[in-house]
Amino acid sequence: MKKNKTETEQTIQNLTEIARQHFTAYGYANVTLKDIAKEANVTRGALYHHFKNKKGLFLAVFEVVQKEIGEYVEAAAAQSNNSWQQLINGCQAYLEGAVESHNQRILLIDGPAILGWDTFRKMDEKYSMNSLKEQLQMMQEQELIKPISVEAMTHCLSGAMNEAVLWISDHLDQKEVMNEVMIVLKHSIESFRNK
Amino acid sequence: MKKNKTETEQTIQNLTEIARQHFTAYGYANVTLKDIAKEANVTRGALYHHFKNKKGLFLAVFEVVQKEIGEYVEAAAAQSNNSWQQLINGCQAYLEGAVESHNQRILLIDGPAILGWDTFRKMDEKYSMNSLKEQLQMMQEQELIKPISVEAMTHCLSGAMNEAVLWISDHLDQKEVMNEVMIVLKHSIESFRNK
DNA sequence: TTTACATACATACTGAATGTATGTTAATAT
DNA sequence: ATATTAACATACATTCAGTATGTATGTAAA
Repeated sequence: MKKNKTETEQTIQNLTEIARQHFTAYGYANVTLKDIAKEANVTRGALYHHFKNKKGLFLAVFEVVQKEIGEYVEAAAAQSNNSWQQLINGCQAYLEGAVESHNQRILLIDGPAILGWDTFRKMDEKYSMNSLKEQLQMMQEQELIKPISVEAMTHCLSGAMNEAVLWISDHLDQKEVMNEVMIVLKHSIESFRNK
Repeated sequence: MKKNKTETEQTIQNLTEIARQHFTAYGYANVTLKDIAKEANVTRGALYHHFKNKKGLFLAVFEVVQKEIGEYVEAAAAQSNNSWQQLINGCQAYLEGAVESHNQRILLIDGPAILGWDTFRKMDEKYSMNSLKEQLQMMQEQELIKPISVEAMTHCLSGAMNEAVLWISDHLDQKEVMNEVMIVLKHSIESFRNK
C-alpha cells in the first residue's frame, strides 16, 4: 500500500488543509482527529503516521498560516522605498491579512494556548514579528528613530496590532474600524521619530 | 451531609483557590478536576455541584484574578490627581500586577482560548479595559487628547500592554525591561496629546 | 530476480479525563 | 415532626487521544 511521493505529499497536504478548516471553524479543543481523518478519507493511523500528535498537526497548520501572512506583509512593505511608509504598509497589511483570512483563532487565540507561550513566541519572532523588528532596527541605525529599545517598540506594536485584529474582526464595518486603528498606530509610530 | 453556609462557602473558596494554583502552574489543559478535588479533600461530585463544569471553574478563577488586578490598577491611578499621571500610573500598575502575580497564563493565554474570545472580551472590558477606556474618554472630553477613536486607542494600548506583560515575564531583569516598555508607552500616550 | 527493508497506511485496544445520573445524609423551612 | 432541599459521594457512560500491532506495497541492493 505504499504510495509514491506525490501521492503521499497529497495526503499530508489534504490533512493539513482540512485540519486548518476545522481549527479555524471550531477551535482546537472542539476538533477531533477522527473527523479530520474521515474527511480526508484516511484513518487516524495515517494521521499519526505523518504527524506526531494533535499538537503536531496544529503546529503544521499554524506554520502555514504564519508564513502566509508573513509573506503578505513583506510584499506590502516592499511596495515603497520610504522607510516610514514601509513600516505603515507592513502594519496595515498585517491587520488586513490577519483579519480577512479568519485566521485569528489559530494565530492569536489557540496558538499561544496550545503551543505554549515560548514556542509561540519563537514562531512569532521567526515569521511576523521579526520583519517588524528588523525594520525598526534599520530605521534606528539610520537615526530616523529615537534611541528607544527596539525590542520594546516591537512588542508593543505587535501586541497592539494583535489585539486590534481581534477587535476589528468582530465588527461589521471592518474598513472603518481598521482605519481608526491605523490612525492610532500612525500616531504611536510617529512618536518614535527622531526630531 | 448538608453543611451550614460558612462551611459551604469555605468549600467553594478552597476549590477556587486550589484551582487557581493548578491553572497557574500547569495551564488549563494539563489540570484535572480529580487532582483539584483531591487536594481540597472533596470528590469531583462536590466540584460539579458548585461549578457547572471545568470551564465554569476556570471562569470563576479568571474573574477573581481580573478583579484583583483591576483593583490594583484603580488604586494606583487614584494616587495622582493629574489625568496624565493617572493614566501612566494605571498602565504601570497593570504591568506590575499582571507580571508579578504570575497570572499571565490564566489571564492572557488560557483565558481567550478557553472562554472564547467574546466572553473573554466582555470580561476584559468589564474589569481591566474599562477603566482605561473611561480615563481616555474623560481626557478627550476635557480636550486633553486629540479627537481620535477612544475605542481604538484603548484596544491598542491594552494589546500593547498584554503583549508586554508576556514579554517581560520571561526576562530575569524584569524591572529593566518594564522600564523600557513604559518609555514606549509614554511616547505613544504622548502622541495622543492635544497640542 | 529475489530478498531485505522501509514506507504508508488500517485496525484494535488502552487509558485518562470529563460529564451525568443517582444515592445518601444532614440542615432548614413549614 | 416532617417534608424538602442543599451538599456532597459514588458509580457509570462517553469521548478522545495515543499506542501497539498488522499488512500491503514500493524500493534498493545482492
